[in-house]
Amino acid sequence: MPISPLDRFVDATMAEPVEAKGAGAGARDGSRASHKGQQTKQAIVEAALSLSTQIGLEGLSIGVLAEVMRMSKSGVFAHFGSREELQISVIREYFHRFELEIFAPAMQEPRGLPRLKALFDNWMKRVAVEIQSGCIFISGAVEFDDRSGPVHDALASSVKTWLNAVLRAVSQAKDCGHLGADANEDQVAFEIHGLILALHYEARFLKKPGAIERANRGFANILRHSSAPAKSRKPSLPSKA
Amino acid sequence: MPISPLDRFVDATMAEPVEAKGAGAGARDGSRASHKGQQTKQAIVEAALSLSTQIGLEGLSIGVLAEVMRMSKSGVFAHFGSREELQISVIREYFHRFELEIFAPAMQEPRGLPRLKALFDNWMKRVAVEIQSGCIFISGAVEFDDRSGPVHDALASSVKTWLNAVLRAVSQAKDCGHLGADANEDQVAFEIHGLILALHYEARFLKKPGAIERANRGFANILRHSSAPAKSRKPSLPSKA
DNA sequence: ATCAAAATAGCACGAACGTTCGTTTATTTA
DNA sequence: TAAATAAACGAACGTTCGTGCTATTTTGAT
Repeated sequence: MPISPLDRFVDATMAEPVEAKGAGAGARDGSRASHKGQQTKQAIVEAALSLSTQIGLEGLSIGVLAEVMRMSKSGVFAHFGSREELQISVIREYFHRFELEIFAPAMQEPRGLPRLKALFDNWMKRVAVEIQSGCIFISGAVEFDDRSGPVHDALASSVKTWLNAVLRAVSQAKDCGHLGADANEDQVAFEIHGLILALHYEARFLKKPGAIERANRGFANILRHSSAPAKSRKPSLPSKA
Repeated sequence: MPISPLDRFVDATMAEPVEAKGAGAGARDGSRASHKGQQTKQAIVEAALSLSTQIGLEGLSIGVLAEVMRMSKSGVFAHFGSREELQISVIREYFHRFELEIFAPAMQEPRGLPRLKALFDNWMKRVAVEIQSGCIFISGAVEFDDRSGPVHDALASSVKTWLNAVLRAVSQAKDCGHLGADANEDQVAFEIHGLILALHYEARFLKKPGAIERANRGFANILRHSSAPAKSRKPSLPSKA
């Protein structure tokens, strides 16, 4: 089980790797040993992810998944050995996309505020799409918050890795002097997370307009009032609007 | 269908009352016509609410509910006529408790900042409990965010009423001069909502310690930097904290 | 005590669920 | 091309689900 760049970024101090006890997703690309099964499995996982974001990991059923894939139930089932292993595969795929679409591009930016902003912007772009499609890090948290087992663990592990990456980006911004020395990293990360959750809630469930703007403005608010050390010197931040 | 104090507070401008087409929960107390059926029905709803907060409205099944109540499935079923009507009854009960435990006590406080603070404090107290038990306004939002029907409508209606009450409390605080004249009510309400959601997420799902303190601190942050911009357009950063 | 009405129980149904099994069809290897 | 292996199928199992019927019990008023 290779460690992803995102895992490495959060320093592995907190990493509790979820061992893949199942038949394990081997090489993601079918570069070697293209036994065709691998590529149908990948196609199944993608379809399952698409279904899961809409109706949740618990709502995902092998029957309708087989229907979508135009395969038999048993044919789909055989690739995973259990429903739980299917769900875990979906979680891993989702995490992988998070890494590709949000984390990786942000790492191109210089550490500190630019990287933190890029991280948030990319996240927002993703959530803007998920207003229609859904997010399994949010729906899954609700579905598995009082259930234990390997699916819960895989989900919690992925989420923790991601949130720790955000936390680390905040810490670096503080170390770079882009945030005030008295800024509380955990607090900043918490409030950012809250903005994303409120956006998802108000836009997706309540269909209330303007939520994206409010989330962006909230992020600006957080940066503004945690970048100014009260007494000593005010960085003449542009106080636009 | 009597209008609740909470409904009245948000001014009914936005109110889209959900009509009770079913056999309708009549008098909540068995003061009149205590046909015993009413009180078992109430007991069933309470048990259903307890189950729903833990496993969600969708996870709620008549079978296990009957088991908990030591009744037959059909006996339980007969009180509601359908599963959806049962779910709606649960939502109404939950809303009612929200009103009693959070809204009503806060209305005792003078309007403006004291009332807003009381509203948030009571809300926090409730969420602190729900870290263990769960919250159907949050889990339900995930379960019904892309589904339509009477259950979705009842849930959305209840949530909107509550969030509008928060919004109105913010507006009143602004009108009283307790918040800056340039404060954006929607923005403040949005950020408050985010704090609650992040608290629920990090405490209930991730079991991360310190979330309650972060939510409280976040609320203080919001109040602080939207309270006294006073005269000039550029905030002079009161730094009184 | 009586009796109608209300409340609950009992039973069965059709559908969907995850899973197992034996078989058949495709694909890879020798 | 023949043998070996992988992949997909189809049918069935045992549960659980919500819901519709029909009895039976319990209740509240006379």
